[in-house]
Amino acid sequence: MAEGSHTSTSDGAGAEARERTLRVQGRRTRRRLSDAALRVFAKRGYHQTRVDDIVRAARTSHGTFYLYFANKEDLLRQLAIECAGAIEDLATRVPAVGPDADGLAALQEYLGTFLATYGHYGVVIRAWMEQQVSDRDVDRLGVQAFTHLAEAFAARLAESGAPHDRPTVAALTALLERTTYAVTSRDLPLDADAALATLATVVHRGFFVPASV
Amino acid sequence: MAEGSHTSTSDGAGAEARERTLRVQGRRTRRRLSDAALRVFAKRGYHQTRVDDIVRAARTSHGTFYLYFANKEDLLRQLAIECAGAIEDLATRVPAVGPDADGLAALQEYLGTFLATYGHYGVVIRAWMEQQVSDRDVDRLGVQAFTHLAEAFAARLAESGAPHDRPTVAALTALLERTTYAVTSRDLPLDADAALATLATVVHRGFFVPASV
Amino acid sequence: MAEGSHTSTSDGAGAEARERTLRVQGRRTRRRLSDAALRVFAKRGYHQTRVDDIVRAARTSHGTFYLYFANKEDLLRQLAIECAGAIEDLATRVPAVGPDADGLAALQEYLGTFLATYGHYGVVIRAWMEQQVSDRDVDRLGVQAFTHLAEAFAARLAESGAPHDRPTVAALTALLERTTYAVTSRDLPLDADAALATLATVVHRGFFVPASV
Amino acid sequence: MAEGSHTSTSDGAGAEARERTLRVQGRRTRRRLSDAALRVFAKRGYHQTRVDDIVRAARTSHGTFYLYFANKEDLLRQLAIECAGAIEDLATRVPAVGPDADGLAALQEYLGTFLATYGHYGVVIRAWMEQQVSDRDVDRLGVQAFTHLAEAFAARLAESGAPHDRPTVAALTALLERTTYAVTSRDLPLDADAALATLATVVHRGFFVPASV
DNA sequence: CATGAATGAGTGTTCATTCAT
DNA sequence: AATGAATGAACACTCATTCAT
Repeated sequence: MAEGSHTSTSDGAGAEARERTLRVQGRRTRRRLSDAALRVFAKRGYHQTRVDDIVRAARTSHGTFYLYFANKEDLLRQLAIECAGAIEDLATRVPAVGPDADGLAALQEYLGTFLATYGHYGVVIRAWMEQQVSDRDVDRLGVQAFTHLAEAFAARLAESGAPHDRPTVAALTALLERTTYAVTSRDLPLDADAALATLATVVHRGFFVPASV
Repeated sequence: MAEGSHTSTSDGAGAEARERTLRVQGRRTRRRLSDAALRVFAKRGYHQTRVDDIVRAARTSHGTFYLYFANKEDLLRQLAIECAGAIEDLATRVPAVGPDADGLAALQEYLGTFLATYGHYGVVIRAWMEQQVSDRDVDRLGVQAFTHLAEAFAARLAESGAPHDRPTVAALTALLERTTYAVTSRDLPLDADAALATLATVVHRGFFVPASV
Repeated sequence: MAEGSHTSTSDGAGAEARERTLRVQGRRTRRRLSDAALRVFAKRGYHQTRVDDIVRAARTSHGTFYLYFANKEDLLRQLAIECAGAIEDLATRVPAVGPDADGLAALQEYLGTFLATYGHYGVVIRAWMEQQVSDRDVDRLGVQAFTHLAEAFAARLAESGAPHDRPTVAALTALLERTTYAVTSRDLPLDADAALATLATVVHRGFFVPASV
Repeated sequence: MAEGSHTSTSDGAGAEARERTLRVQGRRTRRRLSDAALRVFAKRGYHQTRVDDIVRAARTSHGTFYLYFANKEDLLRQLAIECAGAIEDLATRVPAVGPDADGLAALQEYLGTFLATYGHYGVVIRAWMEQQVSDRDVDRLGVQAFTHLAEAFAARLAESGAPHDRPTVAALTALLERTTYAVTSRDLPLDADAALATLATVVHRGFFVPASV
């Protein structure tokens, strides 16, 4: 608060902002802000982003921002919750991947969604990894989501008769994450489609249908 | 935040601060500052770190800081140069990795150094990836170093008769990076030694001596 | 902090600002700020006063203010401590008041200091009464000081053979407080000297030498 | 704080809001707002109180508030007018206070109403003293009311054959005010009834029936 | 009459950087 | 070479007030 406070712990005004039940217009405005934030975060990075940047991108005012979010961190928290949902969704959709061309196609399509989602929520995910989201509960949500995703991969790998031990799955997810990062965060959009095709092939051959030596 | 104010790009006072030839005491003070910075960066992250934090950790004063560095970014730049050297060093040391226990041991020892180095310079590397180091030349140094490292891995993989195409090397380095990150940046010190042993085994089996299906 | 906090609870930076040991220049600057604050508070009232007002009155900068005080409330707290000291001082100086002209003179002189002190710290005292000073310990200091003052009055009244029960003392201090308030806070400086003389006479006759009916 | 922005002095929309003739529901809503304001003011103090606090306490909306009051200050002004009326009322009811038990009883009953009224309008009265009510006319109302009250006391003291010079009356009213303040504003509800009895006794003995020495 | 979303000027606070000693 | 006091631009956040519904 101006008058000697500007408090920003995760409660207080935060709760107030979160708990108010919104009508149509309110929900629309909040969406506009979230979306704008995601865009600006992606461009400038979370820490470099000013509330003013978000507000301008959303074509609204400072005051309006604080009508929906207690502060920048609260916004990140809300985005994180959204993101967790998206990841959980990804986890339920990992397709069965056969050793043939159909398997590759299925994989490629899935990885398309995967890349898109990861690209969309990239900053949030990184913020999570860098522990910027200080809310314990939300943190747990993230851990859960990523665990489920790993489990889903493991299950599909098992179905394919491929190695699916922890380290292998770790290597797979590491690869996916790093690729997404390379494709999305760098300005160099090194032909996302080509990258996708390559990635799909690599994962197909390297993880689902390991070539006999 | 004041982060953007008083910006002074790599020229001006920066040059002055860097080019001054230092005596023994001067060099010692600068080292103290660099070391402190690395420690604090690791704990808080680059952006969250205040010059004040560094100065306090180094038990010196604000004024002194600006005697050795043109500004916070200049410090990061100097650390990046150091880091590039360390990575280049790592690149020259990738050992030959045989399929037997000796190979595993050699690999494990190397990965130990690798983890240590990556752990030490973790923040700098991430800052690099997030394009915080705006100096073109220094950026190039980084790209070079990482390229050399990848080439060294590729060469050793080739020697072992293992797959060493770009994607495989990409997967390998992705795995190494992610593991280091997990081991060092998270507070969970999940027994670095055990992690090291596991990692070595995984890499040995998964990349250097792929099991025949 | 700018970066998403603006925390202002009574600890944290507050402690930092308070505990730093100051040199001559530092102490001088802090004094300049305290004095300026007291002046501006008196003119505008605590809540209406902006940090900017204080800073301008002290001919220094915003940043400097926060070098010495964690925030506006911390400043009030420090002034409160000072004020408590002044009141304690007043308590030790309540003179013996004889029934004659000398007694009146002694009383008048004392009330002069009393009015001056109360005038000086008026805002702080009122802030105390309105519970703006949220620090428990400092609050206690105030209660103590005022208690001591009341006890000192009671003792002198007793010496004079005048009634000195709690309510009488309460009436006496109430009268003093209200008068000070009237004399100092209102812009109407209804001739402070005359007011002082009247007050002294009233208190002398009404409390120390009650006329026989 | 935004406290000074959008100021609109007693004219303009203010007049509009005040002059509109209200129906039953309108009057009820306005009362709800006034009452809520008084309650919240008492708890937080005038300056700390946000329009939002009042509105929430009155279970209505921001928009509605500005339907009845031009702004926060206008609300205070309306309360002040109400309060002036109450004080005038108190002035007409100061009872004759005889030297016996009946006198004491009459006094005590009156002081009960007095305390209640002062407790109810405490914040308004203090706001008056601190010159927060900037409307000249309303200010005059206050001065008048308090003058009448003092005159009424003086008259009753005269009737009782007790001293009733200005300073004595000043001491009496000071005592009453301070006591009210102590009883009402402090959280310490030191048994209002007991306090009342004590106060009545003190005033009776000390002002109406001064003990012969 | 009533509502709650929107606004933005105003204010508190931070922190990179400079400078006198 | 070192210090720590000073600076002020940049930001986060608030809240009185307006307005479309």
